[in-house]
This record gives sequence, structure tokens and C-alpha cells, in this order.
Amino acid sequence: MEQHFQKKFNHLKELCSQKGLRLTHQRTEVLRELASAKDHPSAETLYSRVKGRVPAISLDTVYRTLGTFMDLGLAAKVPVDGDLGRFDGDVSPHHHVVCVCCGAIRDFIWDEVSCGELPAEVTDWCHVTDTQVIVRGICRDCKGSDS
Amino acid sequence: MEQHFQKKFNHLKELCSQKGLRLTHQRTEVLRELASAKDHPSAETLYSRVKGRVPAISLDTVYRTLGTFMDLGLAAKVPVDGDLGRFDGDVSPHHHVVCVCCGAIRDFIWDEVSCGELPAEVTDWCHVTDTQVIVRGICRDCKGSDS
DNA sequence: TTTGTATTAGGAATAATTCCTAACAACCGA
DNA sequence: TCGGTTGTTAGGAATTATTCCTAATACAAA
Ligand SMILES: [Mn+2]
Ligand SMILES: [Mn+2]
Ligand SMILES: [Zn+2]
Ligand SMILES: [Zn+2]
Repeated sequence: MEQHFQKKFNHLKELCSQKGLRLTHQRTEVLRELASAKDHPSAETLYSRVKGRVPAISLDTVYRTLGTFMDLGLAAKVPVDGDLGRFDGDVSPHHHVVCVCCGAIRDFIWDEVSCGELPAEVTDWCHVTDTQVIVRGICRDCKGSDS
Repeated sequence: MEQHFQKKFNHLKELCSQKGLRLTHQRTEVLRELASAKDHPSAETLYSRVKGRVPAISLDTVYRTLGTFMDLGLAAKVPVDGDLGRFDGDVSPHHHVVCVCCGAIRDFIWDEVSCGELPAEVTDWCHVTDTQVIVRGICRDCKGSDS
């Protein structure tokens, strides 16, 4: 899991020098936390986690850093409803299942879709940059304790 | 296109009497506008359109009505990023392409996915209520006029 | 019609995200 | 190693989509 961060960190380092960005402590620690997170955290959640390592960090910095990471292709926002944006440090092609009850988000792969070819009406209308499946449902935990 | 509304209207009428809801002028007109819209309008957009028919309608009523329609299964929110929620009066299973530049949203069907079977890890984790593909890209119109 | 109650209009409140700016700290070259 | 340049941050204010509050309204059952 730390190896995973190292790889991303080197990527960030390279992109920073390329684009004239600075490799700050804040960016490093947000990346570390995002790389190890498996729950697609919100900015607020990430903020409280990173605060353990960088007590003086501000919420705005977390938002700004996530924006920067998305521009650099190091992070993505998961397209789910809900008032809080959910972020993903894994930018490899994969899909998401979200529980509409508790908001939990899980990854899954579906090769038949990822490797399939989009209908021509889609590729004809736009230059595709990302394709993903969003499954909504109610998870087992919420199923048991329904009010 | 009006036939389409009639069908939905009858459905609303039935659901209202079932659930003790009232068939108000506002609900009727929001449904009419949503049924004829093909652009997945935001609440604000829908508000300005419905205002032509119901000048005194409030934005809150549009939001509340859309919430009611979603509860009743007459409308859905399209899971796209952006500050404005985008709504869909078509609840039949279909997918969406969104231009990350101008925000345009188009429908498409992809039977290989819709009729395909989800991986067991998904159906095992939750009770699935909805599956859809979200394609992001840059549309032809935006491609030409890029800044 | 009458009456009970769900619904609305309008404005206030909430809350996620962004903006503003002085202080700070990477990073480059000497 | 040491300044100087300038991108970045912390903190709080501002913005804005959406929701809440409440008196007035208008469905719908009888
Ligand atoms: Mn993911
Ligand atoms: Mn649609
Ligand atoms: Zn759940
Ligand atoms: Zn476009």
C-alpha cells in the first residue's frame, strides 16, 4: 500500500516539475491519504484524516489540492448524488456501486463493458474521455437495519 | 410528444390518489415540461420554463415537486458532476453521455450492457435498483470553439 | 358548498465549495 | 548555503444550490 503511494508520489513529482507546480507538504500528505483510502472519501473526510499529519491544513487546501490532482489526472470525482463530493485516488478504469442508503461506494470491474465498444452515436457526438458504470442499490448492512 | 405526457399524467393521477397526494396545477405543469424536455434540465431551467405557464410558481416548488416525482418513480436525477442537479423525465433504462465542457447531456442505449449480467460481487454486496453507464467527453460543438 | 389538510409562495436558513489576501515556503541560481 | 522570486497556503468571508419555515391557499372527500 505504501508502494502504491510511492508510485503516485513520483508521478506527482514529475508532473510538478513539468508544469511549474511546487511539491508541497500539503500536496504530498493529501496524496498519501487519498492513495491509501479505499472508501472514496469526501473532501471533509480527507481533511480530518490529513489533519492528523498536517494539523494546520485548511479545508480549502484540501479542495484546491483535489482540484489540482484532478487536473493532473491523479484523482477523479465519483459521479454520485449526495451533497458531498466523493473522490477517488484510483484513476484506472473501473466502475462503482453506491448504496443510496448509507452512501458507501465500492469498486468493481466489468470487462465486458470496459473492453466493449461504445455505440457509434456516442463516439460520433463527442470525443470520449471516460466511461464508467454506476450501479445504485441498497447494501446488505442497510438492508438489515431499515427503518 | 403530448401523448407521452398524457401517459405520465395518468400515472401521476393514479399515484396521487393511491398515496393521498394532491394533483395540483404545479405538479401537472412541472410534469408536462419535464416530459417534453429532452435536455435533462436543471431545476432552475425547469423553473423558468414552467413560469411561462404558472407565473407565480416558486423555485422551491420545482425542487419539491422533482423530489416528489423521484419518490414516485416519475423522474430521476442524472448522476453527473457540476453545481446544478440535472433531471430526467424518462425513467426507462438508458445511459448518458455528458460533455464536460458545455454540460450537454444526451441519452443512448447500449443493449450489451443493459441486458448483460452484473458481476456477482455487485449483486452480492447490494440489492441493485439501477444500473447505468456514464460517458464523459467533449462534444463536437465544444471541440471547435476551444479556448 | 363545506371542511380538513396537503401544498404552495416567499423569504430565510443551511451548507458545500470557492474566493480573497497577507503570510509563507518551494525552488532556482549565485 | 543563502536570498529572491513567486507559487501556495491558512483563515475567514463570500457564493450559491438546495432546503426549511410558516401563513395563506386550494385540492378533494363528503
Ligand atoms: Mn473507485
Ligand atoms: Mn436521460
Ligand atoms: Zn448501505
Ligand atoms: Zn459541449
